[in-house]
Amino acid sequence: MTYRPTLSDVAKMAGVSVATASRALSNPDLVAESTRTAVRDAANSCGYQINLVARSLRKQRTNSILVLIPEIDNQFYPTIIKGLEQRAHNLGYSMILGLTSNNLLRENSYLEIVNSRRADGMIVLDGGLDNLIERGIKFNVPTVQVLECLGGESLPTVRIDDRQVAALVVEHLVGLGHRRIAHISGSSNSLVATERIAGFQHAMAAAGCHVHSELIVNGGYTHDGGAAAMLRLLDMNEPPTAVFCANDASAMGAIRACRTRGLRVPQDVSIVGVDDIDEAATNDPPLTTIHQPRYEIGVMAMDLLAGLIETSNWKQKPVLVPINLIERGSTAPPRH
Amino acid sequence: MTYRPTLSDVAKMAGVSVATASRALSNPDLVAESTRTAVRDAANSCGYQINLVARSLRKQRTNSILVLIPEIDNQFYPTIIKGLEQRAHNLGYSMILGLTSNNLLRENSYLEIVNSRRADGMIVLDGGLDNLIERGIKFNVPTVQVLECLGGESLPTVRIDDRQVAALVVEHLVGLGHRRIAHISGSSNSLVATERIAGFQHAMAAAGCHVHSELIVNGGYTHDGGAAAMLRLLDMNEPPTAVFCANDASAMGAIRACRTRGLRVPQDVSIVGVDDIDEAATNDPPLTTIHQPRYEIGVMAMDLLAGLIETSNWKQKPVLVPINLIERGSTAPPRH
DNA sequence: CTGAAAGCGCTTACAG
DNA sequence: CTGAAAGCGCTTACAG
Repeated sequence: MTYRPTLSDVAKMAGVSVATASRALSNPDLVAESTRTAVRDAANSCGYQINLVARSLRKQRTNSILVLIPEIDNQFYPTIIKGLEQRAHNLGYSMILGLTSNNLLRENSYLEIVNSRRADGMIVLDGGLDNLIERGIKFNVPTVQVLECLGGESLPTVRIDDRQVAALVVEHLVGLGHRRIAHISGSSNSLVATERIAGFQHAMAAAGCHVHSELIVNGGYTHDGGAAAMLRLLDMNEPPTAVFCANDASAMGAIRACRTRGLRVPQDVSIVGVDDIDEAATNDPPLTTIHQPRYEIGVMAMDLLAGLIETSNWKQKPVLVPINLIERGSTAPPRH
Repeated sequence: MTYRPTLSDVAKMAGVSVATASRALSNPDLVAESTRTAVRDAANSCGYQINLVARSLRKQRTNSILVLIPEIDNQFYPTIIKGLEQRAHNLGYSMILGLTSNNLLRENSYLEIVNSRRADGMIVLDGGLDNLIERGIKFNVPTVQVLECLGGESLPTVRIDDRQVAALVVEHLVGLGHRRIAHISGSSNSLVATERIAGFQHAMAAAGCHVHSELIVNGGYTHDGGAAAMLRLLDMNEPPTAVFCANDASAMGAIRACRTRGLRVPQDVSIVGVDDIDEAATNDPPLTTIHQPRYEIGVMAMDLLAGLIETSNWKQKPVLVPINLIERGSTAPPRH
């Protein structure tokens, strides 16, 4: 470990005070050109690197932000993280990434980090964190919630309109001629899931289609859950001709289940997903789905948080990210 | 923004000095039981939270580490990140995540972070960073390189034996009866790719199989690159009966290419990948591949770095993570 | 344009 | 077991 020169060393070398050395390096306009170059030369010659921890203590700013997500080893979150990271980097922030696994202990210990001022704010994608959001408010750390928004309107929010998700899907399927449409929903403790259920019921009613309650089955957002839910739907006396799945993973599971029963997608059953993960396009058949612009969601969330940190106020309305339905090969008109 | 109590406030409330308050909270054994409880009560009653930035400045330790990866929105890195994060969290470190996109500007600006002592060390999964590794050494920041290791033996390393990868694959295919085996390699500027090529040639020679140079084609680690490479192989006068692909993505591309030529996998051509990403198991056909324990790689890298930060020395040998071949449905004996 | 001084909020030898 | 003091390495009013 070699000796690390400090600002005071640089100042001595350049023959100025530390105050002037600081200004020359961090606020060049404030000093004369000659001192500016003298200080810079001194800094370069000794390999000076600012100590950001010291600056942070003095300025009461860490320039880092905490991002809390439930899991990373799936197809959904990484692209959001990419958007978050790239925007953070462009804005001069570092991103501390915390994986919670929806685990209370982890959530709490990450909350302590942010409460201990190691980060200037946080972005929460982990909807399971009622308690966390509550505490986040309590300590007044700038916080943005994304997609799964249990904090409701009380917190700055970036999300999509989950009722519109359902509306777009129903519109597409009804447009193809389907009337008997089922919904494989997400986990019941998820706000997003209940919104999509409500949106589904509303859109079906608006289209004049009746929704038997047994046509809504929980698929838990997973491949296997979707497959199991699909089998239950196929076991009904009058199975649906089309299924709106709450995400792509459960939609792919549903397709697999259809195959095991000898049914073809889309000829015998139409299947729609939500998310538009990469696999949706390469799936066999390619999946008709709702596209969520995940990268942009990350970018917008980071922008919102950065603004919040600077100004500490926000226009009390959620940022709604636009979505659209992508028609691929898993939907078709019903058989006669 | 409400007022945040400091240690000095707590000390006043408890009627002790800040020194004693600090000890009571951070080093309880050093104070009398009565003062310990008095200080703790005071801290609780005013909602004291330590300022970690101040502690960091004093202790010259940030308890955070920088992780540099080239990309995150694929199937490979997220599970490694999960291993890194969970181990870091258990060891009391925060993980700053930097995505470089193999972009020199980004790499350099992240290097500045670590050089500015915002992190105690770094883990580099981005093999493109000759210059970065060089500078990392120069400033003597504890650094661990993972998988794509351009720093060679000069830096602490966690990786797999890429020659063994090739050996396992060749052994499997030769065992099935294949003699004319091709290799769809990775990007030519990747050390991992050249090691796998060398390992392939060596293993083939050891098995008494001749390798025409045109049987080694660059697939760039991508789905499309793998498909294009496969088409070139199939256009040969005497196409291979089996192909060792440098990763799963290019293997899946190769399978797709076979289909477009009306060839079945594994009946007409055997295909082997490397990585064992999630999709490998659900692919059609399920992919025979080399399993890399990505989660464990992350854990081991973080352990190595933490040890390095504590003791600043390491046993000069790379940590080689064990691998194994998983036989699935994309390989079979050659046709007669 | 520049410097002396205070201070960000902790921890840790050093004395007692 | 406890306190006074120094100090980690910066930045920023305040004077001049």
